[in-house]
Amino acid sequence: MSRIRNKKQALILSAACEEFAKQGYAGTKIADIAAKIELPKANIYYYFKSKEILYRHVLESFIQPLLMATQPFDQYDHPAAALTDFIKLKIEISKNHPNASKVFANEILHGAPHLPPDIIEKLIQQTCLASAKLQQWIDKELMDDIDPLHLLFMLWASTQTYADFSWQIKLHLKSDEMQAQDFEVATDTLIKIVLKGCGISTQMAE
Amino acid sequence: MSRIRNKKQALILSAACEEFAKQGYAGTKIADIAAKIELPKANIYYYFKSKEILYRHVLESFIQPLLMATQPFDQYDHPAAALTDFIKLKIEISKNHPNASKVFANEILHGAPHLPPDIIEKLIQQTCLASAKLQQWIDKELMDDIDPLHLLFMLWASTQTYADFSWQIKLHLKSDEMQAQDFEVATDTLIKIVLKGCGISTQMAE
DNA sequence: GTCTATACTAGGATAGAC
DNA sequence: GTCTATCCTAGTATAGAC
Repeated sequence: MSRIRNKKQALILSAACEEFAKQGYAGTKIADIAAKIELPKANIYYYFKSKEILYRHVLESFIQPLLMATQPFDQYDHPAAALTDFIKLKIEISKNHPNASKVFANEILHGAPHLPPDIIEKLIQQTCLASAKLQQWIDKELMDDIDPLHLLFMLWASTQTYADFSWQIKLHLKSDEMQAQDFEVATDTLIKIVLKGCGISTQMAE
Repeated sequence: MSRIRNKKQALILSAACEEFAKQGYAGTKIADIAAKIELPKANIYYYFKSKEILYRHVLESFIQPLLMATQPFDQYDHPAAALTDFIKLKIEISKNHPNASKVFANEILHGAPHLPPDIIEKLIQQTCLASAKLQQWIDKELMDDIDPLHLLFMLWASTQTYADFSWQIKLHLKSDEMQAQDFEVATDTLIKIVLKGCGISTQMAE
């Protein structure tokens, strides 16, 4: 297991991620990936047995960041801190992993045909924990009586949209690339609406 | 232009919409569409000159509902009524046109490679009108000073998610199909968060 | 350990039979 | 106006040369 092997695998994975994000699974050709990093097509098959396996690697590389994002729900005992950090983290992910996010979105959009069952299980668990925590806060009257799952759906959608539908975002912001400032405004706007909208006091001690 | 022709075209379009939604553009084979409606493969080519043209028809069939959804911004002079109706309309679209919505989402996800320029132009115009109206309401202090574009991004994302990422929604709601009641809860939750979150009074006359 | 040549199949599209 | 047979390109994958 040479260092060259690891390096080339990483290179292929990175190119594959970009291509799968741009074209989708079916739309991506191994030749496209090979061309992008100036490698012979057959070389890809030398490092990854099949297109399917290469795709799975790309897909799974996004799971860790995704699961990490729910940490604030464990970490904090107040919805203000938890939701603020969760939104920040999720928009950071959209900013830093736009391609992996698109690959994942594409996967979900088509009914998750390539997503391994153990990952699905983990996602369900994380969601249960987060929604249970929200329900606790509702019971303690730290926030309004909002359906926790639908709140989560809203948060996922509004944060991921900055990666997944960036074409549309850029179109309306009239810029070729989203700037750091755009992400800041997105984050601040969302935090503001969500906290106030859920009746969450930003004073930690009441 | 026989009635039979129109009927068959409609049948093909409907099957194509489902397939394109499920598999994406590249992932859909003409044979799949043909098989679904028990028509010989070549027959599809008799009614639609190419896969590309068939896809464009599916895509464009969704533009009208999409543009209609912004009507509340023209129709009402108060953000409470406009945003309430807008959210209702958008979630209705997710409920009634889940497949077309997915096809459109897929298109945007991949940078809109098949979306005709005149449609892009129309979408920009609608967005400008809606965000201008929001800005007016902000200036009149009918709502908080929220960035209008980012508010729109949030609204699009959180309403479309019920069509585009329905796999995920169903997974967490633990049901095979979303029920009418789920859409109602989604609508009510979102309206509640957005109106309160934007500081919009639900009393029309203040 | 890396690249070339090539096998094999799928799928878009068409020509022409009926 | 509808279906069959077929062409042809493109794309996954492999066997084997170097």
